[in-house]
Amino acid sequence: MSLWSRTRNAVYGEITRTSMELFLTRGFDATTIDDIAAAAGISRRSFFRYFGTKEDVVLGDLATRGDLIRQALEARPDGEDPWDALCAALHSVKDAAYGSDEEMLAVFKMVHQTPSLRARSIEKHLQWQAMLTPEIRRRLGADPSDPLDVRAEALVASVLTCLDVAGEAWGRADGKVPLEDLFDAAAAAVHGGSS
Amino acid sequence: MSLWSRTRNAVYGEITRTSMELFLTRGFDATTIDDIAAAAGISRRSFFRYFGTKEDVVLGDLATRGDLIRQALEARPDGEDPWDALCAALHSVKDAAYGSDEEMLAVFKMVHQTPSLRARSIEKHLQWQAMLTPEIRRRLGADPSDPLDVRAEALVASVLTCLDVAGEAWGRADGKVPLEDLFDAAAAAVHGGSS
DNA sequence: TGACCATCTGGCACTCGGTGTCAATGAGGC
DNA sequence: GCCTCATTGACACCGAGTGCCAGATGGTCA
Repeated sequence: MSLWSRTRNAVYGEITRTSMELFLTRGFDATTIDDIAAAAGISRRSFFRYFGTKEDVVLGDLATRGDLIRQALEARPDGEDPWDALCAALHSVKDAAYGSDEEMLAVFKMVHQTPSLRARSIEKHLQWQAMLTPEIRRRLGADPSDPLDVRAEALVASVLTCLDVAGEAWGRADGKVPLEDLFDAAAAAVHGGSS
Repeated sequence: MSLWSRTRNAVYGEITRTSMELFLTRGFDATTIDDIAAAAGISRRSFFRYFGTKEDVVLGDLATRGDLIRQALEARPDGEDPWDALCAALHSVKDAAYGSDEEMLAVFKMVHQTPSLRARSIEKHLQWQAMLTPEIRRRLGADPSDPLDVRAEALVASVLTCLDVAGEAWGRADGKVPLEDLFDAAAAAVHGGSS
């Protein structure tokens, strides 16, 4: 690994750490890009060379996690009910990207309380949806070129919606109940006959 | 009705008409507020006195429609299955806010293709979710102060997600299939044992 | 009719997020 | 040492959105 890559990774981490600290103390909207740049010791312009938007600092690695979920889904047994397979795939991808539970909780609260972050978060879920739908279509035996077969999209989108609802409730409850339990309860309420 | 209200309504309609025409021809992102203001014969500043954001011109009346859906939901029989009641409430609120089907289709496509519009649209759905959840909680007999009971939120959010999926498919299919049919198919795929 | 108040309006300056450009700097390979 | 290329900071620019203020206009009361 060249020096360029190393310094780039270091700066990347420095921006992330500095930004999150500012976000969690001052609040997301109250923190400007200039604040971050000054605190991280870089120029305003360079910030945008590492992150496309301010929201990407918080939600940047969500795209990566979507790929993990897709892999987990494809690893599920072929005959399994698609809904159950989706739930299992989500279960198997624990959030290992956070330093501590308190930090993860604080981030969750911030995302769900900040409109722009909430919107971006849902956009990321739409990306996940696009990543997971083909596999569900295959399992359903749906014609890949039929734009009118909405079953796969509906299943994937609803499971992700359950995850979103569970995440919001988890934040409201200050993490006192495991996120997985909330997700299971949400999924069971929507899709009656499964775990 | 005073002259103030009448002129205000007139200006409101003029901005809406002019904006939509520009959006549908040039595209949403390619149309600036200055373009709209110039075409509508008002000042840039006045535009923001009628609409909080550019997206509100397209999605402004969605909040109103959410209230209609809530009323339709509350009018459903008390013993009805919550999921079916939600679906029926959505069915009963047809989109009467569009001049023609082609225009409605064009607006749908624009919303689903423009990230900022898509995000705002989802935010509006979150508002609907907040409006509809209390009634579903009541029907489920859930404790209103229990933040851990996610069943109602999950049901409402999933139904709205099905509507979103159906809307997207409807746009992809150029409106060749009734939106209601797509919604029913999506809802049936998610919530197995109902129409 | 004239005075008075509320409302609406346009114009200006400003903040903030995000982008294009360009010259300077420093690492990597020859 | 030299050439190339990625990275950087600085500057200018754009568009969305807000705060402020002076002026115009409608509504109301005397």
